[in-house]
Amino acid sequence: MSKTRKRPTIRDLAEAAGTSVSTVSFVLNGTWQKHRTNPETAERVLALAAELGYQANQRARALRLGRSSLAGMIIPHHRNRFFAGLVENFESEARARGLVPIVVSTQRDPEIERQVAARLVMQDVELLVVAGVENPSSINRLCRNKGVRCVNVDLPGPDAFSVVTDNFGGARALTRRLLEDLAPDARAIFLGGRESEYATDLRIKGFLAAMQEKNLTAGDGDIVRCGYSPVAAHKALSDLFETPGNPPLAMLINSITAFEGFATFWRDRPDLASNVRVACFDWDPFAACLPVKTLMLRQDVENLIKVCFAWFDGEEERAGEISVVPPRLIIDDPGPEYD
Amino acid sequence: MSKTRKRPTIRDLAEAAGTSVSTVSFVLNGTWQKHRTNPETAERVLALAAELGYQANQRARALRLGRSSLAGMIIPHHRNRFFAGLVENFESEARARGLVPIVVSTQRDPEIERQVAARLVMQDVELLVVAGVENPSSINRLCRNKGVRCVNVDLPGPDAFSVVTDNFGGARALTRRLLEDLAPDARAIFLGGRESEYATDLRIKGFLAAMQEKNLTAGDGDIVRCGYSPVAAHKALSDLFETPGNPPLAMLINSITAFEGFATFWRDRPDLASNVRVACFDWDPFAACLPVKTLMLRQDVENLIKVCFAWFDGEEERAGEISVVPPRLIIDDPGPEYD
DNA sequence: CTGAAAGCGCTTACAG
DNA sequence: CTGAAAGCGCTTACAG
Repeated sequence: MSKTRKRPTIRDLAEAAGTSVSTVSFVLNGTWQKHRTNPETAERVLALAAELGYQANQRARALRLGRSSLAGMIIPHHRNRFFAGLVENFESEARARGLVPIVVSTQRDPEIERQVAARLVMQDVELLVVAGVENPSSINRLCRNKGVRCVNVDLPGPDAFSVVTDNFGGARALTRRLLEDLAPDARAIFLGGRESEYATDLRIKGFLAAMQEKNLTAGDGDIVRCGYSPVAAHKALSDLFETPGNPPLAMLINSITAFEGFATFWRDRPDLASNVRVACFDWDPFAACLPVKTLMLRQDVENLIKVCFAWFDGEEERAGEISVVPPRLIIDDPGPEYD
Repeated sequence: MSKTRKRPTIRDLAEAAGTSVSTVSFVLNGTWQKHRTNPETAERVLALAAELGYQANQRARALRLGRSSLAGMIIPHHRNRFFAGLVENFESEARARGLVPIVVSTQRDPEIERQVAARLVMQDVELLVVAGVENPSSINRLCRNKGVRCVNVDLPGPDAFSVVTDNFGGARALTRRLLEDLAPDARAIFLGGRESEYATDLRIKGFLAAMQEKNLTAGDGDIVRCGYSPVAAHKALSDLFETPGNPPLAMLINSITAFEGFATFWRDRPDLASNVRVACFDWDPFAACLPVKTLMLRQDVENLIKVCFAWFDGEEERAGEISVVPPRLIIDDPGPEYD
């Protein structure tokens, strides 16, 4: 068992086939017809390549050709269906173009974001999709300096093309449904997200717009930007519901992670949480099974990624432009069939 | 705005610094002391590198050095916490070693598995972690031929080192708890997984061992290998509970995706499903919030990956060896704090 | 202390 | 129709 026997190179093939490196290269790249190579030679080379299990060294090829065949993606983490969906679609689109997908997560740590972006750029990825980072602009600019094509998902900036979910429209549609049969003076709140965040800001605007339509106004403390963590959301809910007074009867929850906080709160205090109507700007199959009236929204990950690659396939820069993709409301969707 | 200006090379640096390519290389690699380079020169080079934003071309470096700085991982998909956890730990261990992580999913499609493995090998990944494929051996052998170090997760084979969860022990522990207060003649079933699958087989053995301890036996139709899809599990449950006779009072569910089928069944037919006790060989935060008495098990993704890298760091082959990592039972675990 | 040179494995313009 | 040669951007043994 010759362990780790050295891989055959193009030179080995040439020697074995009794021809030149150039000719082998032509054959392997399918350009031999153009070079009027003897078909017999071509056949011999191909057979030998198969026999020896020849695989071209991608780094040598990339070095010579000046491209890497790598496509990078940056996400905060893998723990929810939104990012999982983005990743899976990214992978398949990249593969369809002969690119190897490299997906890295940052845990929303700006330091890791920086480091990871630099590393992907060092690898000369031919495309970088950026989703859910602190500040896309610094990454966008890094890419521009190094000649890497970069696109932002759901987080626009002036320095790159961006594709976003219709956050305003989605939140408004969710809120409309949420308020449909509610008493006219019922309290409704918005929960989750951080200060001055693009998507959150728009979702709040959509929430308020739908409130407006019903002549409702959001009071102090009705917009609860408690962050994304389940624990923080749980705590915010404890505060809201355990304080005597006017508990909310409806809420729009800003993300599936914040919704997780609601789920644990509901489990712990069904007495307090069972009467509230809930809508969530995201979808999860288990969350959809909780016995609380929950309206969910599924971002259209497939189209989000499709638009990224359409931009990539076209050669235009379009920095600062934003392409908006509508999300879908989930009422009782069984979800796709999979393993 | 000079778009895509060519990146500076080591030669550019050498010219700008008025020194040779060799010296620049020494300086950049921190080996200049060893070569007794003039400290002033070193400083000049470093300053220039920073100023020009020099980044070494990783492909050239890799070609010369014969290594890629890439670490690959193959998983079926990203849609549950088990794989998400494996991925996140893989990424951070890889990063800690200066490797760029490349994670690709296959949707459990053998054709994609083959293609993806071949591509990673072509990229000369220095390590390949294989989790949840149809047949690891063909990938293991491919890697061995090409000199790529390859390790299997939860799916052992004779052709590589493997690290697995204690499937037998975990299933037995879950089943023991499941049966604790159950009537002596109650029916308990096992749900999910496929025929002749390593992990499933062991979990069934664990299930049966715990049954044995209580002098219970599993009858025909009590081991339901309906696959992993939520829809299939849902259907299997319909058949089980809607058939008149002896509905199960307890079940061990083989994976979180099959559990998803239980969740939807429970939502649709709470009358039938609410009395059953459930344990699941996997964990999900929302699933843990369902108002059904559910006992969950969390595989120790952190240690699973740690063992992979420990093997990688050591240089031994250890083909065919199996390292067993115990899982943890989740009774009421809030999970880690995160965004 | 410094630099010229070989070579990693490819691709392709160029000369025959 | 075929092959020798240059060159992609690095690293490092070697000669001075």
